[in-house]
Amino acid sequence: MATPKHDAICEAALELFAEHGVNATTTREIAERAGAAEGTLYRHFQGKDDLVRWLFETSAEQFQETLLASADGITAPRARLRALIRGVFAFADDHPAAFTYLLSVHHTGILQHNGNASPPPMRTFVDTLTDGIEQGAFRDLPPVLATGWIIAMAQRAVVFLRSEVVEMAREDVIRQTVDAALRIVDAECTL
Amino acid sequence: MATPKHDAICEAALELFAEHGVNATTTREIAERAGAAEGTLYRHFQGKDDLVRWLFETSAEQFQETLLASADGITAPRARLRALIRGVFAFADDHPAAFTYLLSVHHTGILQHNGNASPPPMRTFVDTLTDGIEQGAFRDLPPVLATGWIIAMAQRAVVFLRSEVVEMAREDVIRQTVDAALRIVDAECTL
Amino acid sequence: MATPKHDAICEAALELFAEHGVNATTTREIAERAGAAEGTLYRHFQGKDDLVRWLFETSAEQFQETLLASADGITAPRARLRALIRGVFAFADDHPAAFTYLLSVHHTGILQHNGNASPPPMRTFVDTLTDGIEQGAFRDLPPVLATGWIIAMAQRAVVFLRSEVVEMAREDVIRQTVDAALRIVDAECTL
Amino acid sequence: MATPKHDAICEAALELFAEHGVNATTTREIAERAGAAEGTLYRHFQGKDDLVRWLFETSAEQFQETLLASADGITAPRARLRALIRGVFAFADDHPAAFTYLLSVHHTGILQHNGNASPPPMRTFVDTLTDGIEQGAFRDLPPVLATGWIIAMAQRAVVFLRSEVVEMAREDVIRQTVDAALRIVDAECTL
DNA sequence: CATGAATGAGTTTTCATTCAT
DNA sequence: AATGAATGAAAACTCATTCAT
Repeated sequence: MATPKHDAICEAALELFAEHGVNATTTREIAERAGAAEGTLYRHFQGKDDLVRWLFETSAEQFQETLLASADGITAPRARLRALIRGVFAFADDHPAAFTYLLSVHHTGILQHNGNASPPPMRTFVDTLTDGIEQGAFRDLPPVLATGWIIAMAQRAVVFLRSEVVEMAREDVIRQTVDAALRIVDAECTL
Repeated sequence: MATPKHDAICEAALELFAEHGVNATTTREIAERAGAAEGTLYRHFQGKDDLVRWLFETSAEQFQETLLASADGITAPRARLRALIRGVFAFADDHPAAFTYLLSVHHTGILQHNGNASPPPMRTFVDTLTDGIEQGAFRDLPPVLATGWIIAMAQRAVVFLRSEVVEMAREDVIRQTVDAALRIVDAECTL
Repeated sequence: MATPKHDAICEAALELFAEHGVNATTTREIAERAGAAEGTLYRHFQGKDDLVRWLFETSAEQFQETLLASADGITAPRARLRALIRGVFAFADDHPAAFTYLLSVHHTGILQHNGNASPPPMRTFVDTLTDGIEQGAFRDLPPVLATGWIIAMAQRAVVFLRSEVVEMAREDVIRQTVDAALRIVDAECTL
Repeated sequence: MATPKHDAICEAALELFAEHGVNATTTREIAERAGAAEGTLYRHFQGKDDLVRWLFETSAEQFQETLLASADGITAPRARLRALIRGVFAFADDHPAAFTYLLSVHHTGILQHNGNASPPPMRTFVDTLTDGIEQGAFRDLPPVLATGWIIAMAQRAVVFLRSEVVEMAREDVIRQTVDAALRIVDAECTL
């Protein structure tokens, strides 16, 4: 399963999918960048769709792992939420292609989510928010909706960082984003 | 320029692009749904890419118009920001296909934005935020970053509404989203 | 038959056919250059093929007229042949597009010559050569073959003149070509 | 690069291009005659244009080789020129499709010659003529112009032979053409 | 006579996938 | 496992011609 060619193909595909999108990437390009023959892809995956799915699942797992590692041992809702948001930035940093790919694929109809179930990364946020609400740390907001807001904010912040239009320290962007998210949900925060 | 077939093609293309994405939509499908011949598309547009671009620009203009109409005459930063956010929901309601298309295309690499300039809809938010910051109504945040957060939140809220996973009144989702955005930027909101 | 649009279309088509070839010229381009609508072409000609044929015949007639005018009243074979060759250059000068078109079409299979009969311009040369041979002014050569040689030489000389690769006076090129042709056929010319 | 299908496609294309012209030949026809799938053409060439160009260059090289083989070892200008002209006929005989194709493409605008540089076959004639002029064997003519005349004459003679309108022995036509060309350039040929 | 939007058959081109080596 | 030539179905695109105005 973990052949040199296998990994080369995955890496090449992930980069190209992130750069140009899934549909705009040809199997030939993948093979070329991977230094493999066109047919080799089919030794490791049923086809392009299978590769797309596999990369999505793998990336989602990595995302989830990064999140959990980020918030490991932190149980207080506020601190845990802060840690999770920082986890999003950490993942974007460690796996840039996977991060971008995860976003772009989400918008494509390629992957019919296994039912309507939220993917694990979202669940992790939802659970933390639910806990915080129950404990009175967070306001009474629909956890799924609030999770959507926060992840979307973090994604935009990453795009903002990458675009380099504005000169702003990475840590500043992260802190601002974390603070903003907390203001949305924190029960102590009054408007 | 504004022929019946022209409009039919635009409408059909916008719907299909929103439903299945640009790449997954064929010129044949567009023509079929528009009740036109495939060649007709090429009398009005240089090709599929040209159509994609044209629809993007047109949709962006409509978006901008809706925003401006929403906030027309409102100058107080807080009220104006609330109105603009409601404008996003109004646009998603009035032009569902255009709204979805605008999102999906944004993530595709198809459109190389004219430089790095922000599109007009973003500018409108940025200007309002900048005003609010200067007047002390909003806290001192990078306006471009904050705009990104807020638009992303609203988009997610629309997706949330459409997904119908959770039963929640439309107006509630909108109000919650508007409030959440205000908490992010309002100077009075203390944490 | 001779409407302003008619003439504009003919002129535009002749130029474009000469510039890019018949197949590479679209009816739309013709209409555009002629300042007419696409459909107008079909008021005057059955279709593109008809236009091609008509232009060929008209150009061939003009060619023939120029040749006859050039050699008018000259009966001595040598002088008449010289005059006819000069006529080729005169035609190329007066009707550049028609000249080029006549050549290019000849190589295309578009026009199935009416049988194998030589077109009038060739006949004129053939007759002059035949006369000259009978009168002993020219060597005993197959007149059709010799005509082919001479016309081909003149055509190349025109191309040579137009290419402007080498700087050479127009009259010099013509004189050289005429002399060279005479050396081929003249009975007095010994090798 | 030299796959069976590759060669089959080249051969089929060359024949069809010679028979009906480049524009009148479809990729489907080429594939069909070559016994290949249409897509295979695009594994070996970027597109139809690329194929056209490649065949032109290849044919021009073959032409050049035939000419050089014909005149190999012959240095005396008169004898060498005779040999070169016979080389034209030899090429037309050995590679009929390539010969016809070379002519037809030349008149099409498809191939923008690499600058205004003369192709190798012309150069070979030009050099021989230049030598002959310097040695006093040939009269003082512009070598490029004279080359144009001679090649054009030979081409016409080949067309003449192929048309079979007139019954004339192949060798007679060749000898006559060679003699005619010599009369044009030979210094001894007085008029 | 003139127009030009509309047509649709035909053409070129793409690309995921297969298979003999 | 790996290769890469070959495939063919489907896609984008062209353009001579028609026809309602």
